[in-house]
Amino acid sequence: MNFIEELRWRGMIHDIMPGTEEYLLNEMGTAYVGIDPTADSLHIGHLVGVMMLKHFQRCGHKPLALVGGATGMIGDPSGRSQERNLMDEKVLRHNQECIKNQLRKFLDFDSDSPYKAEMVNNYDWMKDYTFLNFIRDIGKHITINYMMAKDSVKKRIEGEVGLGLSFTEFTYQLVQGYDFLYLYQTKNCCLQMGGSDQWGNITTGTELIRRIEGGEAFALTCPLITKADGGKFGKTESGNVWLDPEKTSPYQFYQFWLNTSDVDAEKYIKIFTLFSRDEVEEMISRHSEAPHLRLLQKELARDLTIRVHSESDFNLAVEASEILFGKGTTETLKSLDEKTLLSVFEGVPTCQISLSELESEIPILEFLADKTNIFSSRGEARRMIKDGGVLINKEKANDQMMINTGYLLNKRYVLVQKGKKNYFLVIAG
RNA sequence: GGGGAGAUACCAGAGCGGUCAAAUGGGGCAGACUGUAAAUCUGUUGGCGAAGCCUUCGGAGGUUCGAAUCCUUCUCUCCCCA
Repeated sequence: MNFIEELRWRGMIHDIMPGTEEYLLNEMGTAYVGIDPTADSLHIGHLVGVMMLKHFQRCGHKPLALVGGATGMIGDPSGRSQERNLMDEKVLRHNQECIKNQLRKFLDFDSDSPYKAEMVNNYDWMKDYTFLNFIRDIGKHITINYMMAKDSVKKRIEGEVGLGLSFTEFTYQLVQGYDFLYLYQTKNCCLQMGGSDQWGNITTGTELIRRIEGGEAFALTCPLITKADGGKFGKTESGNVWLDPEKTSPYQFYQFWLNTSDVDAEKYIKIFTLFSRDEVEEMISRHSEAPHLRLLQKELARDLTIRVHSESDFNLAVEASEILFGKGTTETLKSLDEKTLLSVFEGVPTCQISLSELESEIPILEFLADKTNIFSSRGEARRMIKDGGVLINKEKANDQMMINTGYLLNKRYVLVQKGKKNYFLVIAG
């Protein structure tokens, strides 16, 4: 399989340095993608880089995942209007470990194959590199003029914001460039990939390799993932979509993908799944024949939920979705046994309420606002009830209702729905 | 250092003595339509309530029957000249 061709039809190439394709056609290549360990889990935004590595490996090349322990301490000024807070080493180490475990799900790190993936951490080679040595060995070879010409730097110097950037941030590209040089020297790594915002940083690396080693190295970037409606990709009302099931439950994860728009689904299925070109084209044409079946969204959600979590997590998510969004009625809700009910609502926000209060009835507004904080004020709850946006156990609420033990499912739970997609499980105890 | 402009709800931005809980647009949320899509349309967007009341227009004082609106002062932002 030709890696470049593969990425090309998937719409994953934004910029590519001339010669890259030839390099990969002639030999088993080695490439890396950098990941900043800013949290103890990857989120789906990181998945793009991971998928690039995955395809790379599938095409018979050797992928390196670089965890940016050192660069993470500095903070990349690219696309950032303000300097980032520095992270301390202990937190970074912890984050690196967690990320490493997540990457195992995507890349083969363990086989004996020549193209098994490796994980490296730039902290390992940067931590003992003294400032003096660094500026002498590396800084010597790159001019300030070159560094200042980068967009990320220019924007911060001349931009309307005009905040300037610290020396630390300015140095970032040099540190990242050195990573590339180091991997070139020690692992024969000739290609760095990343998001389109990384182009400038990557080319500093290829430049260093040219000047210091007289070697040739390549760059490949992938377009920024966008949403058709202009919103940021990978965000929900509750923030990032994480791979860590503790942060984003498999159900929420599944729902995120299921909810993508038609336009985006076509794009995403190419980027985030491993379906072949024929399979994807087949799915797209079937989808356009019967769009209401949402085949693309379902395939996308299924594939990712299984790969990131597991088959059984996927099944539970589907089951939960069917109960929540399907023909589910109060009757089906009532018929669920406690175990099923809890597994369906795994990952749905819960709140506690005391059973004794319920025994003496609570006005619904008080129940929704004061007791459970599902709404931040009674007025808001009242308004939404008036709009018909509040459902108790799948039945429309009115603002005179009294909530009592009669509403309890399995003698313990009340299902509150705020709008079509937001569920809350109130637990009496 | 000199001169000028400004600070209004999530954001942008009207209001410039009472009719202002504050126009309008965007965003958010909800409803209808659909396919848990997009587009569109409608409603809603300070708090507590039945009316009504309470707290908001950078901070602190003051004038007035009455202030987002006038005065004083403080803080911060922007622009122009040196």
